[in-house]
Amino acid sequence: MSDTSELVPEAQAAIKNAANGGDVEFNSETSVVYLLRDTYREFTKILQARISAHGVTIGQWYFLRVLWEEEGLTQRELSQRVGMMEPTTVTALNGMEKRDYVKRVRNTDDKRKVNIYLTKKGRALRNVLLPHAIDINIRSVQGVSAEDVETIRRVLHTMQQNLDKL
Amino acid sequence: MSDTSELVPEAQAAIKNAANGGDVEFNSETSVVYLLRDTYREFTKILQARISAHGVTIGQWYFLRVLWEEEGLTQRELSQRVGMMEPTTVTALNGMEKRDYVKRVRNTDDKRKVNIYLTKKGRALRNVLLPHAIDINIRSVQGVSAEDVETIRRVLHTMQQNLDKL
DNA sequence: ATAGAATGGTTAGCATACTAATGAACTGTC
DNA sequence: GACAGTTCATTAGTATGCTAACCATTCTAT
Repeated sequence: MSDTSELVPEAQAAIKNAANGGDVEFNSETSVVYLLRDTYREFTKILQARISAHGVTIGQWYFLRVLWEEEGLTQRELSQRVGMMEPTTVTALNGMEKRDYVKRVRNTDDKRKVNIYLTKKGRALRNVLLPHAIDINIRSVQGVSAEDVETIRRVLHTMQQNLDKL
Repeated sequence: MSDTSELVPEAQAAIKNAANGGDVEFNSETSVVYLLRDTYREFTKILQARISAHGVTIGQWYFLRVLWEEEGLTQRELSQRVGMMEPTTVTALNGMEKRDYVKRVRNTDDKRKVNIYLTKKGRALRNVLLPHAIDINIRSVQGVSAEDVETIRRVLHTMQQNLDKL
């Protein structure tokens, strides 16, 4: 999309206003997205600091989260659950395999597929790491009413659906 | 922090419950953070697709946003405004300099400092790119009441303050 | 039965962002 | 005025995540 005529009326108005030598104005404080970004990044940074103390990187974390719920997924299934592209999954699994958190098992029925299982070591990380995620999650919404948390969840969901259309 | 005694009571309870062979439970749907992450990532992906059509990467975008508001900042000031570490700023500026969006001017009063100015080309990107940011921002909250947007902004701000303490 | 399409995983190469270490310039103190 | 510490920018090295291109295997249609 490079055609400005497809933009929302407010964006077109901004362009028109700027036509006579002025500038398009857009106050970043208006943007919810920058708040999302900063909050998410801050959260990640803190989680990363805690789990790295146990030898797990943030990249591996997302995969462990899924595998703790279900083992034996193929790499493609795992990628979809985690929300990452497949090459990202490959590198993450390489690291996790090297650290002995997971093992790859070639599927005998369909030799294209590889099923991923946790090792004892990888499984044991659950009870060590999850409490930290719980801790940070709970602390992050301290002083926020359950109602407001519900609103956030609902609105973010709507935003995702809106963005899906673009 | 690796000492579980510093965790929030709910997290400690989860550990205790799991002590007799069970597992710590934590439903990821409960977590607001995953919603933040997904929404932010989706937004970024769409913005990236649009601005790359004009030769600007998402990494450069954040710096342009700041420079459109104020030129002549040092790299350190720029880093702080954008919220990135200084080496990240260096690589971003290298790319932007190569593409002739900015120029580095060594400060004569203090030769350690480098002041960053936009070129005509970099300045001209403003009225081309900002409308897209406006467009996506507005579309993303379509169907969401102003009140709910206000709630989101307030809650995310509280969350940031909570996380700052950790 | 086999050619062609589809599927699953991997490799290569790039962009982004970080920490740690380095170098260059300035400031303050004795 | 010299040198110790600070400040600003950069380099080196690592981790994350992407797209595009590539194999190997399996399925499908003729």
